[in-house]
Formats: sequence, structure tokens, C-alpha cells
Amino acid sequence: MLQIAAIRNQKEAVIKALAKRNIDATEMVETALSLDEKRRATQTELDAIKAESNNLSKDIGALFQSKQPQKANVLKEKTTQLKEQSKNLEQVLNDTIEALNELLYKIPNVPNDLVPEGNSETDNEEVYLEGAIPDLGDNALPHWELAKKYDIIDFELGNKITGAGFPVYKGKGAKLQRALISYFLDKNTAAGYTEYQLPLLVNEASGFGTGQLPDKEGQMYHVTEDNLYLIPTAEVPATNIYRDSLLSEKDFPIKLTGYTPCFRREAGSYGAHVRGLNRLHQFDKVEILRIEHPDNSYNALNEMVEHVKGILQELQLPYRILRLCGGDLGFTSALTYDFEVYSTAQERWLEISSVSNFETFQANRLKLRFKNSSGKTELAHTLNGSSLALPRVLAGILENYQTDSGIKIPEVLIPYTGFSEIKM
RNA sequence: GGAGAAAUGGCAGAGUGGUCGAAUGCGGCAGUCUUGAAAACUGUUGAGGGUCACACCUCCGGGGGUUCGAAUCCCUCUUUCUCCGCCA
Repeated sequence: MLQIAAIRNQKEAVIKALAKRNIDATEMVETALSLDEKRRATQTELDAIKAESNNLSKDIGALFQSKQPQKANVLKEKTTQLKEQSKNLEQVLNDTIEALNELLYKIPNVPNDLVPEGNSETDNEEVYLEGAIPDLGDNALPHWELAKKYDIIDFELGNKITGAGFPVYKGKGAKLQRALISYFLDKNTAAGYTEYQLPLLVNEASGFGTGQLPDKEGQMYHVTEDNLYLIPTAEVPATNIYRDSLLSEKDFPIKLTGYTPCFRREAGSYGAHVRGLNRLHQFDKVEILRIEHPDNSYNALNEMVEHVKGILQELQLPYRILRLCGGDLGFTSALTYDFEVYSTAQERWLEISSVSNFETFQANRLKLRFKNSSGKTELAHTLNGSSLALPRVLAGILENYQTDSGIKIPEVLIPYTGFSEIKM
């Protein structure tokens, strides 16, 4: 969530930048500021009463000690009144804070200057394109057909065991999946990211810290019995490692990576575009995450983009990079680059990575701070990106590397798979 | 799952009703000494709100209560440890 102090200091700039998301934030901002005003006024009033009552208590203590209970009892009566007052004010204060926070949760992050105007994904700005789209001829099959033909992914079996969106990988399909995970993790650790294995279930506080709760509750599977949530992305447990922490400048940069399955309810998604591996309820993903000094976070974002580029170059897949427009930008992000691999048989682009700088938006909720060089406490910047999301990379490999006789394995993966082709 | 014990600042650890935001040690920072470093010595060192700056207010795992007054007493939740049971 945005910092109220930032809204106070740069009201117009905030409203103007939020307009890029096609929302008029004027009213929300004004309401927030007036609630903030009320909060501070109430707090001041309450503090004064508490100060008075603290002083009286000290006096009472002294009077009892000097054996003057009658005088003490007179003062006691006075404190009873003060108590009543402070109780009421406390109620007002808490209500005000709650109202303010509820409003702040609803205001999305302020887009960076680079974010282009636009309403939907069609307005995203293509900033990079690489890799030749192979000419597969008329026999090219979509990945779900290939998966069936070579018996490497069984979608029906997943339906039987769980339901739609839970595919079963088998044989060389399973091995290829594992190879990709290892390869991604190796690339990430070689680039200085520390590998983590994280919990797949998180508590409410964690879901709240990264912004899935309270609003996007429907996206996550909820284990009500224990009030835990299945993670929709490793971002949730990974970022929450640093919830409630106070770092020092020399701790930066913090770079970590982790492989996790991800679980998404994806309620209401049906039809052709969710076919095969395109959209699943359970999928694997390797994530990279950074916590940075605000001065360095955009530099870090570029590094992350370059890093993901490097991986796709090695895999030799046709891909492009989009800078998301205001209308398509995620709620918590200030600037996002999406990576899309070309699905040759489906003739469409598939999102395989999303690299974002959240600036202080998550850090504010997480209370993720650091001491700056002048000794002041400041919020850190958080960033994360997929490196990479498995199913669509797999789809891209299957489709782009298909031949009449089988599926070739990208060169860099052969040491991990132990085979160079998937055949009948 | 059952029985018992505990949760205090970056860490360790004292504090059982008022003078406690909290002793002491370690660590951190600054200085003295030194060619430099180490050691030693001296000083300093929690967070949040609030203020131009002070004042002031809040915080001793979370929430609630008793009391004029709570780190300290009571209730409750969470977590950790010990013992028992179960178990990959």
C-alpha cells in the first residue's frame, strides 16, 4: 500500500500518475488525507489526556507512599473521568485508522514514468523481440497434441485424480520438467541468487504482506481448517522472509531464488485459451526476488530483465518483452516487463515471466525497512520475477522444437535430461 | 493429541505492581592510543506516532481484562522447549 506521507507530500503527482491506470483517484486521495488529518488530531488529543492521567498516577503513588490516602482518593476520582474520555477517543482513533487503511488497501501502486498509457494488453509496448519463429509446415501440432502423441503429459489422468488444470507429467515429460527446474535454479544461483526451499502453505499475515489479502482472496486455495493458503507464487513466502525486518544498507542487494509449485483457483477461466498447459491450477515456477536500496531498484530491475533474456537466448526460443501499460499493470507494481514466448502451433504469445519493481508498495505493508546512511529508517524496494514459469516454457519447447519424428531437446538442457530427443 | 515450562532490545539475559523503554554482557557506531590494525579505555547505541524542533504518546509474542498505575496479576490465542503418545 502507498505511504500516507507520500500521498500527503505529492498529492497531485499521485493522482496524475494513477490516471495512467485509467482511474480517477481524486476522491480516494482526498478522503484518505482527511482521514489522516482526523487521525493525527485525535491522536494528539488522546495523547494529552494520557499524559495528564500518567502524571496523576505518579502523584497518587507518591501520596500513598507519604501516607496521605485521602488526597490520593480525590485524585483517583479525577482519573476515572479521564479514563472515560480516553476510552471514547481511542475508539474514534481506531475507527479512523481502520477506515484509512481500508481505503489505502484499495489504492494501487503509482506507475513509473516509463509506464505507457493504455487500457488493455493490446496497448502494451513491445520493447524487445528475439528469436526466429520456426517454419513448422502444415503438420505442426499444438503442445497438447504433442503431449498425447509422445505420451509425456496426461491431462485426463489429472482430471481423474484431482480435476481440470492438474496435469500429470510422465516419463520424459516429467524428466524434462525436472531438468528445466534444475537448469533455471543453476542459472539463478550462478547469477548470485541464493536458493531457498519455501513453505507451500502460508498464513494470513504473509498473504496480507504481499498483497494477496484481503482483496484477492479468491485467487488462492484456502485451507479453512487451519486458516492457511496455498501459495499462488513463491513471491509470497519468499518476500515474507523479510517481513518485519530492519536491514542495514550493507545487506543490499538481497537476491534469492526458489522453485515452488504454484496453486491458483483461476475461477471463471474456461475455453480454448486455457487449453493444455496454457493455464493451470497447479504449475511449477522458479522465481527470483530482490530487496534493494531505492536508489538501485531500477538498475536491479534491468539486471533481472537481462538475466531472463539470457535464459531464453540459451533455450533458443522466440520471445518478446513487453512493458505493461497502465491498464494492464498489476495492482502492486510500479513497472512490469512481461516475457512472452511464441507458441508456433497456436500462433499466439504465451506469458512466461513477469518482472516487476514494487518499489515501497509491498515493503510498506511488510514493514521491510533499512537504516540509510544518515541513520534514518526507510522502506526498502522489493522486486520479483519468474525465471521461469514452467508449463508455458514447456509448451514453447514442445511446439517450437517439434520435428516429424520427435521433439528435440534444447542443447543447454541435454546435460540435465540425459536425452536429446523425445520420440515415439 | 496429552502433561509441564517459557516468550523481554541485533543477540544473550536480569527485572514479579509505581522512580522501567527496561540492569548487565556481547555485538554495532564514534573517539583516545597506534605508522596502520588488533587489544585496552571512553562515549554512544531499540522501534512507531507526533512536532519546525522540543514536549508528549505507544510498544517487553498477539488480543482482551483487573488496577489510579502492569514487562510484572488474570483470561485467551500463537509460538518455542521438555516429557509421553503417534508418525513420513
